[in-house]
Amino acid sequence: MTARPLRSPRATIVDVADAAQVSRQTVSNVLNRPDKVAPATLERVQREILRLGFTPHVSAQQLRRKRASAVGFEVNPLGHRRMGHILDEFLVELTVIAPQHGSHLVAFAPDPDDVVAAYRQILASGLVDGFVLADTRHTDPRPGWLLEHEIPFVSFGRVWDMPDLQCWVDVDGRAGVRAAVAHLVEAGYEQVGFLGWPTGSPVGDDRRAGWAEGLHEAGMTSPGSDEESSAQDLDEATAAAERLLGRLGDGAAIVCASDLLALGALRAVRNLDLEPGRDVGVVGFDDTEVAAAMQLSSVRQPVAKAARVAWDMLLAPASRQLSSQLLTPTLTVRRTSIRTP
Amino acid sequence: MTARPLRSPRATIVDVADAAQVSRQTVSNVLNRPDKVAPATLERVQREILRLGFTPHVSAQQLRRKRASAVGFEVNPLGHRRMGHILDEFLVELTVIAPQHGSHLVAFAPDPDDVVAAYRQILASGLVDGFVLADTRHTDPRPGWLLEHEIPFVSFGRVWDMPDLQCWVDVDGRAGVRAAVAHLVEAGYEQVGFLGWPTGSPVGDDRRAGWAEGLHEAGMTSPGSDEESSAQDLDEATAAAERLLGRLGDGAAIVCASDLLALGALRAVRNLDLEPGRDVGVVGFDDTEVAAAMQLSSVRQPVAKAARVAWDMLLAPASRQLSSQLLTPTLTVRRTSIRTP
DNA sequence: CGCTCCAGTATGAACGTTCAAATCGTCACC
DNA sequence: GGTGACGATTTGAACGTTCATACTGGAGCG
Repeated sequence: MTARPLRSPRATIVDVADAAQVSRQTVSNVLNRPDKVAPATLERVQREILRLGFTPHVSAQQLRRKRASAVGFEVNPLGHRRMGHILDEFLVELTVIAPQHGSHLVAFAPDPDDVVAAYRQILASGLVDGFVLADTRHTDPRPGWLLEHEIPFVSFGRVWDMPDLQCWVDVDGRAGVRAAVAHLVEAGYEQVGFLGWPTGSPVGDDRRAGWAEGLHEAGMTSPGSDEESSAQDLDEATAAAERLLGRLGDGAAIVCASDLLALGALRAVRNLDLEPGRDVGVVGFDDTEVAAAMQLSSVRQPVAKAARVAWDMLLAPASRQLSSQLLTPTLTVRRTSIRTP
Repeated sequence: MTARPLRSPRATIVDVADAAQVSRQTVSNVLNRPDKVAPATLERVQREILRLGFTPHVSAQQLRRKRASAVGFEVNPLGHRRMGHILDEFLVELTVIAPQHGSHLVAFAPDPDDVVAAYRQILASGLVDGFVLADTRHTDPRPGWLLEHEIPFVSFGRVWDMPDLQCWVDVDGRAGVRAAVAHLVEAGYEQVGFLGWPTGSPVGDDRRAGWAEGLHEAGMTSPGSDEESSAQDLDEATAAAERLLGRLGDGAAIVCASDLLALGALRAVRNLDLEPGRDVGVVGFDDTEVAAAMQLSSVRQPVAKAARVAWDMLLAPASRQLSSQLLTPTLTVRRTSIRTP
């Protein structure tokens, strides 16, 4: 016997109940509290569920349970530019893991003029019962609003405005850069410079701090002239890297706050007729496709892990709330940080 | 008076009805068939809706209407690698437009071993009533299954196995490459070679055909030695481009089937101590962030437009089904295709 | 006047599920 | 042999909405 076509009216819990000669509630129990059902009954009902291809109707469950078992995730066309691929990857990982928690992900795109309104709307409509935030900015209105209304949420990325908030996961960029420095020293480069963004951005300053710490741990001191900064722009980055290279000696390496900056560094290296890796070490940050394409060593954020942690925090009962977590990124080593030719 | 906190029990349609001294159904009509409601009543009810901050409960609507007003969109960790940023952008654009159609987007990630099962599951659960497919491959099981079960869907990307299927939107890569050739000729390059993927992939062959057509339209003939192919790998692409450049004369340009291949071409150009743009024209495909970073001219897919068309096709009644559409991409001109220094 | 017709509004039922409480039989215990 | 207690199962109600239908009062008309 073939499975019933999906066009025909879906099998409901009552159909299963009739077929298995039990009541609705028993079928419901088979699915939700199997321990409460006698083994023989359990087996019989499960067989009918399989035979009829029954799948519970989520809307009905949401309505009755007063809970959507879904979280909202904001996407917006600008996120791409700012965060590169990371957010998309994060969305995918959230989605992959969602079913393990009996949940699913609803994507939504707010009106830029009133971001909070979109959150209120989608929550009030009962489509979701919490949110995963990403790309939190300074003076971001969202965390405050969500807290005020006691709406469950987790942020991917520190909530910089609220230092003691315990509901974020982030990647320890500082540790990542520190590891990059250690790696470069280990690889034999004699100096390690830093190409970052202008001071003022929390993320950028964090990464810069990682570089300083890395130097310190390696027993190196910074002469102060081994650092440059540039906006997230290739030409500017190239120029900054050229200035930096002019001040660094032979056998130096550059750690960069982003892959784009690193790309500028690579250009600068080539402009001096040097070979990345062999002559000058370069490490980027984020391990974007650019990095893969250019054989650029880069610090990789553990996005899948971040997604897992986000779910765990979101589902942790308010009673024993988990504390925020800083995940350690890993270094993907490619040619640009290998000194032997 | 401040808005009632969201924690307190949501306002339901009955609350509004009581407040406005009408019945449930009238409130429902105000929202769904305002023309059927007396002006005075309409105004009064709308005021109460606003005052109470009432938002219909989507699950209840879905349950009663027997329709989810939502579409599923498959994401998976591999899509990134294969399609670059395009799919993520497409997802965002779909999400942005969804509310205009009273819909929303549900993301889901199938088990790679049984992709169709995920589609069946999410449909049977009533979470969605249709799908937007992307990244359709040869011998893709999804379109056949969806058709067989008469499940509404639209594909972003031709369904190559089913030539006369009328439910896809795609980008006319051929036209894009043709335009790139025309642009390069216009810019003064005297020969235009092609760096593509090995024959056999429908997308790649389509782009190659666009190149041939472009040459033809420009009144140029292909000597047969002005074409090379490489897998989607930087080193291989670089080598292929070097071979190609060796055969092309001065003042030549290369059109590439992807930005990665173009990146290889750029490297090859620089390896010959030539300057991209000034000495050799290079155009890529997809206008990825790599292209932007490298100042690489590239063919850009009209992703937002594709998303709009996808929605229109999905919502078109089966009676007057829309025919599949090929959208024309645009060329983003950057330095690598400008001949004057 | 009595009839239909209609716009506007109201009522009962239904969508598919789970919660809360009730029922039923069995078994242990004093 | 009555009394709980407990495990397994069933029953009624409810979640918030919309469909189908019924009602209401006034206008139009012969």
